[in-house]
Order: sequence, then structure tokens, then C-alpha cells
Amino acid sequence: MTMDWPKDFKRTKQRVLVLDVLKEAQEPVTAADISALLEKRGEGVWLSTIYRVLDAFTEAGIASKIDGLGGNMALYELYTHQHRHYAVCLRCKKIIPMRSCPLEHMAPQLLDEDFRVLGHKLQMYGHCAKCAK
Amino acid sequence: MTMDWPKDFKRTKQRVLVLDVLKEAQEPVTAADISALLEKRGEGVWLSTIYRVLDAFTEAGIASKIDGLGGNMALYELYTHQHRHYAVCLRCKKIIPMRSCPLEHMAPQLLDEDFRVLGHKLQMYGHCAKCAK
DNA sequence: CTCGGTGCAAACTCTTTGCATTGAC
DNA sequence: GTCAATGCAAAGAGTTTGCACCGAG
Repeated sequence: MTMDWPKDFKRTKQRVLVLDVLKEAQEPVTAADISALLEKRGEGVWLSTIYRVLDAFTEAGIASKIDGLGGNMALYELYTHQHRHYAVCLRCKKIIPMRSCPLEHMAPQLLDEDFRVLGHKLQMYGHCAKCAK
Repeated sequence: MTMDWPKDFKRTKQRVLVLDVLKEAQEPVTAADISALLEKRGEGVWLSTIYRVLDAFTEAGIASKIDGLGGNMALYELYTHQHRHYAVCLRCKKIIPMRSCPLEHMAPQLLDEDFRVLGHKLQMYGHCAKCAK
């Protein structure tokens, strides 16, 4: 709420609501999660709007989109200005953040041809302690 | 064609055709790519069948599925028995394989909690030499 | 006042599912 | 002959788009 708001970025009720949810979330959330949470608070915001808001946030550099993680729904989280990667439990779908990013500094050396690396995504999958038993 | 065929795995015309496409492909392909290629050869195979064949291959350990790469379509490639990761050009969608996998040996150390790592996915994105200009 | 943002419905795309028929073993 | 695999159609899921109205600047 007291977060920097990008200039030329309209501050609407819906955008503030979505941003609040992202700020309170302890882990990446889906558009549907956000919708359900706001619904519960009596603040209905349409899914299409949520998608548009998330797109806008992503483009504005406020949030980042993570997809390809187990499920088929895209996840979003506030952009932390540091890489963040996750492991997912294939059974209970629990999401565990990695403590660091192994290719923070070595990314470009992994490619044979010239390539301007703008970012990367990394996911691990397997079984969490509880589900491995 | 002379590849080992998993036992208890029915060798149908469609499966052989899809396998051929995967073997000839220089990079991961989508189900739609396979469909189009076979169509061009006059060997129509339904998309639903292709998906089922790819699923079967994946389950049998012949192929592996890659999703979350740029586009919204899942990619498939023959399973090479070694990790393979890719960088995608955000402009021309070109796919460049990484020369090695940086977390081959360090994966489990990246998590704070106990987790049985079964696999991981890694993608880089940015601009290729041609598109960076 | 103006123009971008939103509610809502409908479209779209990729993928999955159901069912009768076919074909591999 | 048996049962799994396929052709085909139709449903699903997640996401996007179109358009009239609303509301922030």
C-alpha cells in the first residue's frame, strides 16, 4: 500500500487489491488463487481483470510470472530483484523455495553460441519429506 | 526403427511414425509439429493419438516432455539419458541447447528441507545473436 | 473531459476424454 | 480372440479478447 507505484500506472482499486494479495502471499499464487482470496473478502474481481493486472505488473517489473511448474496454471509472485526458484512435490504439490540460484553467475557459459541472457527459470521436482515415506 | 522397443509396448504404425519424427528432429517438437510433419508425408495421425503416443513414450522413458518454455505448447524430445536444457530467443523463438547441466550434482544442496529430488527443469531466455542486434 | 481500466461474455488454444472400431500380439 | 491403441468428436481448462461502461488523473 505504501509501495512505490510506477509512474504512468493507474492506481485502481483492483490493482491495489491484487498487489495486496501478492504481498501477503508466502508463496507464488495463481490467478485463480487471487480470485478466490478476494472473493472470500467480499471483493470480487473478475478473472480476466486479474490476468490483465498480473500482466501489467509483470510488464512493469513489479511481479514475475512462473510457469511450467507441475500444474498447468501460471504462478505469480512479487518480483524480489533476486532470482527465486522452487522445488515442487509431485505428490502433495508443496512448493519449496531454493536457498540460492546456482546459475546466477555462470549462465552465459552454458551456451555455445552468442546469446544475451535476460533471465532463466529453474524448477526441481520430486517428493517432500512427508511424501517420500 | 532399429531402436529397442520396450517390452509390453505395442508397436503400432502411429507409434513408429511419431518415433521417427522425434529421431529426425534436431530440437524438441510440439505435438502440432509432429502432426504437421506427418500430414506433409501423407501419414495423417490424429492429434489426440499423438498426445497419447507422446504420453506413452514419456511414461516408458523413451521421450521427455518439456513445458514452460516461452510458448504455451509442450515440447517433446527423445530422452537422451542425460539432462538437456535449453535457452529460447524471445524474439525468433530459436531454441539453443545448453552444453551442460549446472546442477547435475548440486541439486539437493539448494534446498533447506529434506526433499528427494527426482528431476529438474532449467530454461534460459533472452536474445540470440541475430536478434540481439 | 479523456482515455485507459474493468465487468462481463464469449472466443481461443492446447490438451484430454469418451466411445465405437481397428489391429497387434 | 482379446484387449489395448486409434480415429474422431466433443468436452475441459486456463487464458485471452471484444466491447460498452466506469472512474482515475
